[in-house]
Amino acid sequence: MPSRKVVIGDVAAAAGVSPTTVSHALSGRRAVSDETRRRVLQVVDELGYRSSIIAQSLRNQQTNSVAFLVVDISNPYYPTVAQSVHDGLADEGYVSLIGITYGEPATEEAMLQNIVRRNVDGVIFQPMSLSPQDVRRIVGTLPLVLITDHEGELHADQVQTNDAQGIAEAVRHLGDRGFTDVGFIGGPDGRSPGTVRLASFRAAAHALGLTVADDWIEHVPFTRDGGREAGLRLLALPSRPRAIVCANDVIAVGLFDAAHMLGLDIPDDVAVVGFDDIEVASMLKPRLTTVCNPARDVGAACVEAVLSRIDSGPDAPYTVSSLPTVLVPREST
Amino acid sequence: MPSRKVVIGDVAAAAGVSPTTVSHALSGRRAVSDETRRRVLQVVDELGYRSSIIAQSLRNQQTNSVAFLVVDISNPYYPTVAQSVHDGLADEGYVSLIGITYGEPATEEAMLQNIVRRNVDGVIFQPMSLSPQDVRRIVGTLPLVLITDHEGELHADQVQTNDAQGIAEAVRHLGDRGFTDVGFIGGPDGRSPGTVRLASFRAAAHALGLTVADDWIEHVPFTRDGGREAGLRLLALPSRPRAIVCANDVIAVGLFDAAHMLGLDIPDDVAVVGFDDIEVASMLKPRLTTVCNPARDVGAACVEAVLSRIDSGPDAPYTVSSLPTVLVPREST
DNA sequence: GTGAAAGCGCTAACAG
DNA sequence: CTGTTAGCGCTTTCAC
Repeated sequence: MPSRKVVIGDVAAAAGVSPTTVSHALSGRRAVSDETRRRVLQVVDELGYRSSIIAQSLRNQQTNSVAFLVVDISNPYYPTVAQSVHDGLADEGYVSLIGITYGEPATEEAMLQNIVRRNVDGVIFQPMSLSPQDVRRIVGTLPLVLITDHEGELHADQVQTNDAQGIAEAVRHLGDRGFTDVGFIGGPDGRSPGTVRLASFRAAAHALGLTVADDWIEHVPFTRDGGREAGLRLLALPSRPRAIVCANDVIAVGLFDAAHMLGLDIPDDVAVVGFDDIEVASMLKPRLTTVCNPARDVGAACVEAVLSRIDSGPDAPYTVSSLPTVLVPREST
Repeated sequence: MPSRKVVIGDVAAAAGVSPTTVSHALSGRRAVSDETRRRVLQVVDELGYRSSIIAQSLRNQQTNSVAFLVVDISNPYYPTVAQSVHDGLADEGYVSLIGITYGEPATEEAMLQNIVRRNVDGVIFQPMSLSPQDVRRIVGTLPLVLITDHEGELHADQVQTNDAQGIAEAVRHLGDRGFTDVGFIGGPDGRSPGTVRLASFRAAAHALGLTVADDWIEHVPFTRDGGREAGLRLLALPSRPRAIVCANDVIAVGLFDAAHMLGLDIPDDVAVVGFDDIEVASMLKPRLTTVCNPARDVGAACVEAVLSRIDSGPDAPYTVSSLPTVLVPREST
């Protein structure tokens, strides 16, 4: 049982060289004679020496870690993004610090402060309550990638999806299939990304001359429960929409629940369109027509953005990468 | 635009005190006069000073971080565990380092080495390829919680679920409903947790005198594709089982796909039981009868185990917490 | 109640 | 090709 943790000095002593030489034998940043390297490596192995990344971080001012702060991972969309981020970072030798904010302003701020104090090399953050300015103020010049559809002056590199495009396609698809009365179940009022999706929906419906009664628009949390409750209200209306677009797939699942409870058939009594194309979409019966939100690509874009920002430094102009969304027609319409 | 990162010395200089006093004014570990504290706090605020957790970690030999290493998060079971772990750790002021190993021995080893070098305060690890001894050898005396049903000598605190219990209940349930011919779609051969679940299935079926033909047992990956392929083979058999137990819900989804492709009705042509009770289970049509695997409780148990190990030190006896699983009967049987 | 000095473990000048 | 020295930013003795 080795008593104390073995440090670089122990290796140096045992190999009869200086700590500097041990360091260089391991990092290769300075030439070391073959004989010396061999001896050092052997001692390292015998003693089971593992260099302290903490000490290296303090010295080098970089931690090889990136924080990934996300609103929620109970929605299956996010684990996919997280996985893609994790894998992309791991490939480049970075470790992922993950934080779930639940969209709480206090939590968002506290987690950002904490990860700044941890000297992470970069941050990938999906803001819900904090504005881009707020976030930038907190993280200073740290490489920062925001997952948001925020418009206006840029305060960070941004990754977003072109939701309007997919929604427009979905509405057109409904029109093509002869649905003229359409409703929408959106996220919490005034919050991204629900707002953009609702606005796109209204615009597309208007352009096609479809009917959207005022009480055919619902605002609920992005949850199955939310979808069910909104669905029960919408489907009980004396004059109800014949097709409903949901701001995400999880809401659509709730709407399926509601239709089932009311004995209504999908798509004969009411057609349903989702958003995200999470795995579940193709498990439902009927399979859910939905707009594919490319989770893996979003993750990859975030990684690319944060890594190139780490490379380029804080002065390069901010970039925004906007990923396409596309309709996946299935049997719920 | 503040040029350089502000450090404790800057605060000390501006407040006209020593770094020692600043440190104590902030940590409260030593008495500081009210007047001094007030001045220090004000300067901290003006300068936007944030102490470096990296430097503190090096000095204090603790990082307030815990690593969570898991096989895969594309199976929806794991995000739930991860969330529970994250929340539990965050409550106690710990940050989560998450790693996805994909069950690769090399990745498992590399990630463990890396997080040891990062001086995490504890590790929660779901081993797939490495044995508990191997893991213990790698992490030394670090607090370690293993998510595994491994039997035999303990090398770490362990969290496991009583899968046998739930499976037995499921088989009994099938017997009660009059199914006498039963099959099983399990995970990869010889790997946990598939092995335990299969063994429990065999034992329970045998005890009840149910028929289990040799070719009614399939070994596939824990994926939807795996379930579909096994399902297609099983359901095409000249003499096929009337009920099939799946080693997890994702496999069951694949089996649903297969039944659908073959025009077979669930449960009239074939009954299906899953394992885990992930959210999707109740979204399928018919809703899936399954064994509830308490993901949140597993996460909470891991957090509790790792925290109390951090408290108690390496010499306290290892604990194992075994969580119950229970059948959730729905319409697929 | 406060400060000076040492040191956590490592790497990069600088010097030979 | 190798070693000595200093210092990353912090906390904690030890001393007053």
